[in-house]
Amino acid sequence: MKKEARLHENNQSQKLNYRLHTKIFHVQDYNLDLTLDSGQTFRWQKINGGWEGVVSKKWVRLEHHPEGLKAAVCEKINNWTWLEDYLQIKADIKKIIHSFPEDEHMNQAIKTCRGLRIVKQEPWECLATFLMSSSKQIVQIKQIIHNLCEQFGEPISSPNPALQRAFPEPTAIAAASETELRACKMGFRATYLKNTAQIISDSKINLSELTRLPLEQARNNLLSLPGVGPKIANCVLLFSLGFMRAFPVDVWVKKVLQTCYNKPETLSKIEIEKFIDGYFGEYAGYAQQYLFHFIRIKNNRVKI
DNA sequence: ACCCAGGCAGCTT
DNA sequence: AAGCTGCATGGG
Repeated sequence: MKKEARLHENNQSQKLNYRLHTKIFHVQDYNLDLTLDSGQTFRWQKINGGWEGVVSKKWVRLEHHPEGLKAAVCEKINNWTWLEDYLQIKADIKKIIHSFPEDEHMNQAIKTCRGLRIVKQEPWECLATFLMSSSKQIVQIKQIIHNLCEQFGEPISSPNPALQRAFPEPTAIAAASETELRACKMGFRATYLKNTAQIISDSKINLSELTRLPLEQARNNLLSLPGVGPKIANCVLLFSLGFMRAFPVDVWVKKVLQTCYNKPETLSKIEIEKFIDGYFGEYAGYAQQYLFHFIRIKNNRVKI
């Protein structure tokens, strides 16, 4: 398309008065603040008491509602499964929390984080995002992801000027030069992102198909990607592929394991894994997210 | 000025 | 199997 026509189109869309289409999801124990700002996703923005983000290439606004959640998008939707699935509306949160071990730290985390859910992200976005996360603070990850979307994402219709683009496709990232990627402030992570994007766009690994594999096999597939180690692999397994036992251990969770569960640094990785698997149960990764967010609140890294 | 951040890879011990 | 280091960049 000619550049001018495109510019014209963008200017038009900025001025358009979007007609919103809404949907009520009937759900209890769902806290948007805790869920969308707990370090599992990095694009949601709190605006006028609601949260705005992009799911399945669609701008979405979420608000609390007496009966649950109210969602608004700016195109007509007949089937809302994509969003219901993303938000994990049908997840049985009572059952999940009931599966957590009973100890004082877990109990405090449950009390503090009531309504915190793990959403089901799109696998490529989740993988690319956590490739950016290594040795970065959450505010910075958000900034990098924003830059990346602005640079390489396809335009979408959206009333939010800061959410005008979808998350970039693997092909778009693979086609970018390392210099262009570094311009998004991702530093040395650029090579990892580019090379992983190449592998994904070559269909050498199909991320959605990993869902059907046993946990260990799915994890090994992820570990074969450049820049993906145990922590990032577990994040992708937990936050996008539905493996609720996957237990990401970052510096914060390490702190929890040491100070709350008396697991000294000297303990071998295998011993730690054995403890985690035996202690936290079927939804270990979910429990991890509660502990992660809880300790960060306690350390004043997150306001409540 | 200094240390650290939702780590990983490659090398050394 | 564990320990050390470089890697970019920005917050506190």
